Amino acid sequence: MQTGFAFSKFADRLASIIELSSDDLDLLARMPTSISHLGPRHRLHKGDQPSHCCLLLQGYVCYQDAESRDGQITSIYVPGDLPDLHTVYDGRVDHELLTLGSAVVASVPHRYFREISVLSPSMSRALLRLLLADACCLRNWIVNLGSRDAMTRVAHLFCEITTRLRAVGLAKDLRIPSPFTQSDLAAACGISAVHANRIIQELRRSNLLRWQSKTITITDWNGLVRLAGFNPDYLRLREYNNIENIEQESALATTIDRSSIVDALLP
Amino acid sequence: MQTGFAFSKFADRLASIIELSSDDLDLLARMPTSISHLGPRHRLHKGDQPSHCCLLLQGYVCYQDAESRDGQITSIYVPGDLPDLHTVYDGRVDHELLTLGSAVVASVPHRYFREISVLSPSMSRALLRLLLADACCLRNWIVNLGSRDAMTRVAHLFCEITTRLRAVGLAKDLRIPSPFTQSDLAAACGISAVHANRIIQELRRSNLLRWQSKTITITDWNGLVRLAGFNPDYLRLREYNNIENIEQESALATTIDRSSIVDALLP
DNA sequence: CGCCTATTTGACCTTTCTCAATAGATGTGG
DNA sequence: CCACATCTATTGAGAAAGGTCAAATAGGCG
Repeated sequence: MQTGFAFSKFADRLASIIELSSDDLDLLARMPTSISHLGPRHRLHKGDQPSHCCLLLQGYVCYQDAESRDGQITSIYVPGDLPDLHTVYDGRVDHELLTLGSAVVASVPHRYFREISVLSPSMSRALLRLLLADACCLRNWIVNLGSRDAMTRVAHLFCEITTRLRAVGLAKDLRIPSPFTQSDLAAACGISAVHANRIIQELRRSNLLRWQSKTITITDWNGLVRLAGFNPDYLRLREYNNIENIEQESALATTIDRSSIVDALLP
Repeated sequence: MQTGFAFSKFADRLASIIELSSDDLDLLARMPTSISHLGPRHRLHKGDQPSHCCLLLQGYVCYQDAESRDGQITSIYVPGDLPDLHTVYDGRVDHELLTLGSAVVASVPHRYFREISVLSPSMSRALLRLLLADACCLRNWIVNLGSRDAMTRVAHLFCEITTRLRAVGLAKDLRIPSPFTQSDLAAACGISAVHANRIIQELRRSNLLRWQSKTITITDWNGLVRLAGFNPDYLRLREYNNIENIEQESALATTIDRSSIVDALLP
């Protein structure tokens, strides 16, 4: 599992939901890939029957519904994700897959996934699990849009992205790259861009996070989790051990906040 | 494909998304089932590792998130659907599956689905398609909640349910059984029950539908489709031929309304 | 008939949207 | 390196959609 190879991030992702054997890793290492560096808002799947999947290596991509008002974003993917795995089994695509900020993706032929499914029952299961985990995220996002207010929606999205990044070894210090515009955020959360702006300001004022120079720094993880009512079970990760107790490694104002909370709880 | 057998509605559903061979039908006919008649708000999956799937034969079931405020409903299923097929591959369940109104379901052992997947590649593909179609619905529901207002959300839900019922041979006359309470509708659409009530009144006033004695009668299908911006592609149905031109078979006030619209368009 | 639940209504309040203007950033060609 | 064009973020004010609470009404059912 060396870094630097396309399959490696994917292996991390698979390993985050199921156990991989060394045979599985061997299969993954033989993945044929063609790497592209893409600019912001680059549209993958130029409208036709796809014959390849997009494996995200760096950055973010999202599905966006072009039809809807303000282009609702239905899901956001992080490195290691294979957003369009479903196209291997169902050629139809009704939403646009596009980059948020610049991204690095590997193009992997459908054929490869068909072959490893035949060669290895455990890989076949793993791919299915990937599809199912995706569906769980969608279901959870419905809950988010349907039952939370703007503030908690945004907080929940940040919790989700952070957790998913950490599951593939990124954002260890609770700093996540954020090439998102506030309009992107708004499109994901089903709110207006102006309102998104105001929400972010409030999250900042509450000392939950910072967002500057294309980086979001979560300065109070526990606070954010509590605000969002975030429970990562739906991500289907094998281990995330105590989401509430992720070390707040960065030495920020938060430390003070948290100790004062603890103080408040003492007799 | 006689009616009266549990597998029959399921065969209809599968046939609505892929072509079935007679071998496939034979396999389906051997489905081991145990039928139950359930009352309203009956909770399936009593909390444990499920070993059986729930095949819906009559009525409606839904997934509802118990955690969220007002219990967000994330999907609604119609006869022929197999809402928890995913539990065959991933034991975890984080939402409650419950009946909306009374329903008839068949319990089918997971084992059966594993066996037919091994015996028939085409059945294996069919089940996968079912899972993927479900995901498409979820994605579309995100668009609905995220980008439409209350009125169009409700209209869209009615369009979806009607279309899915018609795909398995029901609601031919645009009358759909509606054991839903207005609170159920509200929970599905992410709005308050009071607002749901007002929306329904407005749909009635607009002569788009009637809702009385547990039956919804769509009196202006084209109007409803237009209002909702409903495009059934995401349902992945093989044939629904001209959604805009479904015959308005019932002789209702609508006919007058529509002709008056046409009149209004004449010079 | 009476109870229980679901629907309906009204009044008032909160959240969020829209529009419009300003300020800041980023990037490009000269 | 500057001036301009463009995109993004921020702010304010007023409007609309939807929420909440509470009471009244209507159905369904034992």
